[in-house]
Amino acid sequence: MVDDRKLDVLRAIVEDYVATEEPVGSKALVERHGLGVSPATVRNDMAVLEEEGYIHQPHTSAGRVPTDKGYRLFVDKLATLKPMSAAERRAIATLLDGAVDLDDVVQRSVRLLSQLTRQVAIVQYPTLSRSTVRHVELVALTPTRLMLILILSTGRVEQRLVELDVPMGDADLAELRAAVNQASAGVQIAAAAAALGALPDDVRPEQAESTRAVVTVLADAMSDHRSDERVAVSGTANLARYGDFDTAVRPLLEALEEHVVLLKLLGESGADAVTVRIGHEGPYTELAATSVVATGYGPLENHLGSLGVVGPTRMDYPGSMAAVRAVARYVSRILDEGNQ
Amino acid sequence: MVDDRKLDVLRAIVEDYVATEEPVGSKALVERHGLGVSPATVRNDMAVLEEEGYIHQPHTSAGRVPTDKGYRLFVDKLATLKPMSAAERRAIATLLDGAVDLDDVVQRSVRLLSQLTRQVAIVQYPTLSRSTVRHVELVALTPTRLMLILILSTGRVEQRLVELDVPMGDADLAELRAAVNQASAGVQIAAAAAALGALPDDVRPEQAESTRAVVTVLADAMSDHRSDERVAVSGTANLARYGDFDTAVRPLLEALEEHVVLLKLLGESGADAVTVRIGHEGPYTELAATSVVATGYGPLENHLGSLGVVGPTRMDYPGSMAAVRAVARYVSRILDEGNQ
DNA sequence: TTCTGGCACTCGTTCGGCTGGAGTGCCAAC
DNA sequence: GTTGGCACTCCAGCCGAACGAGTGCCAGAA
Repeated sequence: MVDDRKLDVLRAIVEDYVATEEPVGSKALVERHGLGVSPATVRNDMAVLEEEGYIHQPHTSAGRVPTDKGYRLFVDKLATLKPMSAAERRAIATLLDGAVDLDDVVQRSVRLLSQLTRQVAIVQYPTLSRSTVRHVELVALTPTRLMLILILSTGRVEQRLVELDVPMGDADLAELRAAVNQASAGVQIAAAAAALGALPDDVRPEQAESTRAVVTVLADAMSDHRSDERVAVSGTANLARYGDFDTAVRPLLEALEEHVVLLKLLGESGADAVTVRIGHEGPYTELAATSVVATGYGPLENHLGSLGVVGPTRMDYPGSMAAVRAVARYVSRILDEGNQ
Repeated sequence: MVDDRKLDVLRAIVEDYVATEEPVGSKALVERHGLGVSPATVRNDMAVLEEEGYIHQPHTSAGRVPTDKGYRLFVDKLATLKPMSAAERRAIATLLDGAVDLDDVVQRSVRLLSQLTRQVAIVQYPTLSRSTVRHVELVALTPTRLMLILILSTGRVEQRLVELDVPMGDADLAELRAAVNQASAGVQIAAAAAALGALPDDVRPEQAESTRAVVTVLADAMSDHRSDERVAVSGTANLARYGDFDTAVRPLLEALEEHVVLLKLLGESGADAVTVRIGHEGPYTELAATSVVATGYGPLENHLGSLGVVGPTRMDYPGSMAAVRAVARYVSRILDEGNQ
């Protein structure tokens, strides 16, 4: 049976272990936290907690270390998010408000998050797939060479070059531009790509070929999900604080190189819930020693991407969760403003 | 006096030490390389090399380790670049040819370079300051809201939003677009920013205010050297191979977070020469244990940026130099093609 | 029933001393 | 100038003892 005091003991063990990185014993525990009972009592509680699988003893005469299951209970029942200090809130606001474009928002966020948590931070670039087309611009660099510029509702801009077989005059270009925007502006990109397909049939035959070329490239750019896989990473130097190089740091460093892996780690976090994945709960056995604290961002009904921090299971969960949530909220707000 | 055989001995020491990470003794040396002399002779040579400061003995009864000065001599006199294998050349070509835009070129390059050298690779994004304006596009999102799109010769695209106090009609917009392009197309961005300043005086008074707003933002975007400081980094996981965490890995990880530091490390490498900076030769005392192999890229007369690898002084210089040079050449060629 | 103090026990860590071996410097001989 | 021999140095690794933090259990108190 796990009563309130045992939970207190678990909380104390987690907090101490996170702070010191050393197994914590009964005596040190009652000294550092005012538990109001004797070490012997705590020992009894510890024996029960160990039996239940929440803590673990590296060897017979050592203190206790939380297990993944112990961290899980800690996070679910015990962790009250540390509120951000006023100074931290101000720092977040001023830093992110200074961003000039989308890339800048992402880069500032990831940096900020790693500094706040002193962990490795990851921010996924806003996904294209749920955004709508704001505008398509066609620029004639030469009569047979067009630059296509695709502006999306998230603020992302994609550009592509198209070579035409037949030169295109200004009037034709204006007509094509109007037609393309007519078909796609305000539409989600997947639908827009489809809608564009019908265009070449509606224009004069002599321009059909050029239109087809333009439409093909545009549709390609719209269904190009490369940027869905883009992530920004910051704070790798924070890994240096952790001992245990081979089991904890090296696999994580390797994972950080693989953006696909990172995206899977971030997972499909709900927009308003901070999810915590502890050690073996994650999809990669090599990362059994690392935890992920993540959440989605974007307007409530429209999940644009995820952000979070990764670190050893032995991490400051309340602090990380609070920081992740705070940054996600600010990012959502800023993206929403830029989009109104 | 340092004769040919002593240079051979130095070369052998460097090669063995790089391969094994352990001080190398006289006996192992003659066995592994066919030096054709006895260990005693090698010992005599080593004594001289040590006196001259090219190698160093960690303690009395240990083998020898090259000093920074030793590596320097090795690089200057002894290192013949390892030619890239045909397979490697092909890999470079196919990988980089598949890039769809500028960001993609940079990201593929940095990844490639880190894989080729198994080191940490750094690629600076092409600097804006030497590029010219290819085209400026103005898009009316609403009558009082313009999106400015600045297309540069390197393929970089910058976008900015401008709010107008007075609505602008299509005709006025076309006129402004023409005027802006007239003033800036083909001109280096610094000069273009200056040229734009005179524009508001030349338009009808009722549009002067809007023109001023547009011009201000454009000039700002042109003189915004943020992207000059952007770098891509890849291969940090390769650091895991090195022991010596505190002296070598940690400071480097920290430096990798600071892009300004990285740029200083890459330095102003000439476009056609691979420069090598060994240990203490660099500007940062904390990075005394790391070396940098870098070069510039871009068309011959026009240095666009630098790329290179960083790693411990104990690195494979010939291999790294060859890879850096090869990648820089391919990148230059690709940027040149996209620009013709 | 629950908590507490006491006590014997376990076991990892630390430290000193020892040894083996790799490597050196020097010297005499070739 | 090169070589083989030899005495010397000193690090790395191993072993055993002492140490101490921490435990489990038990009998007695609340």
